[in-house]
Amino acid sequence: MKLKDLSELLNLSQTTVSRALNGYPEVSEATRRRVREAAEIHGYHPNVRARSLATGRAMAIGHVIPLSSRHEMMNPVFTDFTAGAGEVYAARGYDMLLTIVPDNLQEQTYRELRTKGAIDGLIVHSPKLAEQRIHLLNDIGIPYVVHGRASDCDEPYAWVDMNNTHAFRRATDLLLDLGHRRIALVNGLGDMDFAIRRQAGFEEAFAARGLEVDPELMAGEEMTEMYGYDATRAFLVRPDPPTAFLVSSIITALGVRRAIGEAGLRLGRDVSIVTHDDDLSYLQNRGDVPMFTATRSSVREAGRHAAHMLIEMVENPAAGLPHELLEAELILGQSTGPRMQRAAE
Amino acid sequence: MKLKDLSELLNLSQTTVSRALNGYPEVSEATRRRVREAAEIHGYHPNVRARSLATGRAMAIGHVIPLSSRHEMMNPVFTDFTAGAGEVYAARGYDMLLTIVPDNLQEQTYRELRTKGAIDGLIVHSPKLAEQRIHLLNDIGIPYVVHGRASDCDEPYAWVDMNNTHAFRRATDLLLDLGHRRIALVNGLGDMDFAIRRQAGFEEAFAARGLEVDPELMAGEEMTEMYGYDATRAFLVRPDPPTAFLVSSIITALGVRRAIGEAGLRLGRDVSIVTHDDDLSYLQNRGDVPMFTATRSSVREAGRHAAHMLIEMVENPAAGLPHELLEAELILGQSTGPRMQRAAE
DNA sequence: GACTCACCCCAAAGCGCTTTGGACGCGGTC
DNA sequence: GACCGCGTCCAAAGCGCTTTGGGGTGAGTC
Repeated sequence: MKLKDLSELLNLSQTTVSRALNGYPEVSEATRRRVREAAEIHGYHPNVRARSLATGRAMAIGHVIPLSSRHEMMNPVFTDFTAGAGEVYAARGYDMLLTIVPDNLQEQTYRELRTKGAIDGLIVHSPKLAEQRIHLLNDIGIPYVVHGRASDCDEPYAWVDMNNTHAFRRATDLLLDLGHRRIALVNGLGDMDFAIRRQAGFEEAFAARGLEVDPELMAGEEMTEMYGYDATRAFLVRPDPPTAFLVSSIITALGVRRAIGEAGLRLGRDVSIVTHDDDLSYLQNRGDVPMFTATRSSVREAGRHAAHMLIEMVENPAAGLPHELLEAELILGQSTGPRMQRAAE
Repeated sequence: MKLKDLSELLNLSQTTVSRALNGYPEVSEATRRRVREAAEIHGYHPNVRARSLATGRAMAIGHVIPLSSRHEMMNPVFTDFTAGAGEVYAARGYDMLLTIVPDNLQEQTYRELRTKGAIDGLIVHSPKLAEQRIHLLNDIGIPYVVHGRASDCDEPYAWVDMNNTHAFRRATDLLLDLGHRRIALVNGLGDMDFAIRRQAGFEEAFAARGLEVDPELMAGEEMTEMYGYDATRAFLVRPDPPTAFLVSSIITALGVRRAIGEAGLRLGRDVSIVTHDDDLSYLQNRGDVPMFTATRSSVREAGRHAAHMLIEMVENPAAGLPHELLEAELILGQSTGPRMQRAAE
């Protein structure tokens, strides 16, 4: 069933049918109703390719997932973010185009996406410190929203980010208030922008009390469970082991907890953990007293925000570049307690 | 830069340029080279919408993610599956269209996807026991591959699945061999096809030894960490608690482990766990001796298989409906050991 | 009754590509 | 020398939609 068939069926021109369905005022309400009903009955949906060829709009948003050959990891955070964004796209009539790209083909992929005309805008995931993609995309000239920020980039761009520095400042303050001084930072990969900001918040809290962080107690890696486990084991065998852990992902925190348990230490008594919690649907840190004390910020909600922003930019290109900084809640759970004096002390 | 521009630049017709780029034999090698070079230099890429309007092929594959309003969960398994499929799509020049759909709009969405002409084929996720989508899609007449199977469906369809029954039969046998008799099954949602097959494997192993399963020791829910924790706590306070747990997801297994730890039981000594392991990149169960004894089957690999299959079906519709049954490996880890005699016994 | 003005509707162009159905020139065959 | 076949190339139609620029009809105005 195509437009032509439907118009012939109704004894109307294609113009009128098209206008009726798209809500143009040049058509009487009676006709519009008649057309709408017929379209409904015959299950007519305009061919999106023909439509977007005619309008110049793709009605699709691209998500480009960088897949580093070193890691080959599909970020779970991305999953929830996408789900949030997907809801918004669906509600506003956009499709979501997912592209998984090896690191080395990034530039080519972005340029192609543009010239191929497959999308109206895109989301940039996992920005690094100095993010070349921003420059590239400004050059290409396509609307985009960055999930996160790029500290070392002075070009303008739209973004949605969580206040990483502040969240980790507060989390560190909590641990310091509890008397902890040897705090390990189990962070994400060192070149990721969020990891840098979190470390900054961590250091800020120490500095504000005239304390110094021990660089030996900071680790940065892809945030897997295994990494949390391995890093924690390494920390615990040190001569002066940490009494608290500040962790960048709840998945990694599970690994930290495992290593702590295996070492015979009791969580929340002998050792404390504060973790960041993206509120992933399959790893909810909830309950009367949540498992982990955490800085919580729903990444799914961030996805919704980013999608709204981007669609707004696409439909109204004249407006400026929006930003949005989301704050994390500090949730008190079972994994923290005052620093215990060691038997040896 | 569009075809017309490029052809004028080269003093050739659009026909010739198009043919040169698409490898048709009617054009001389010299011209083809000239065209290819010019296209490269000027970064020409054909507009995909125009092309697919002309060819009738969308060059895109759809993934429809059902989002039940009850749960609002974005399956982590899906993430890795998608990554695997995405690799293949990219390599074969297809785009991936992701649609997140509330349960109640499924049918409408599938039909629209078809008539809108946005995709050439699609992947069906998370089939249930009696899967109406198969009937629907056969009716619509669009190529698709199911990730999993639908036991109660006698219509033909293409699928990629893991041998759930066999994997859980083997896992159960292992636990029975170790002397366990009170084994809890911490399964996925009861109406999911994979959960039914896993339970069948579980029961088969018991039946083969003339033993009976205790229906009180079987749970079925969305496979979150929290669920594993809650279910296990409930099992452990029973008068005759299980000595082993067979779990359907490594995420849930983490919750099971947590509850066991909190109860003061030692994993692999007092209590055993065998879990299914989809080999998720962020939750790898590896190392010299993996954390969990597990039935492992890479869901990412399944994604690759499904994508290949589907593209084959799209490009060669005459061929039959392919199937593929992947076997899981049984990995021996730290979480299993022989059944301990209780002090009370 | 002629004129204006809404109001509804239509024919046709155009979006950027592929593909059909030739056209043209050149060497080889009888 | 007429004919054929082959290798190269081209003009134009068509994919299904939106949108421009009218065109007809009837009510309202003087």
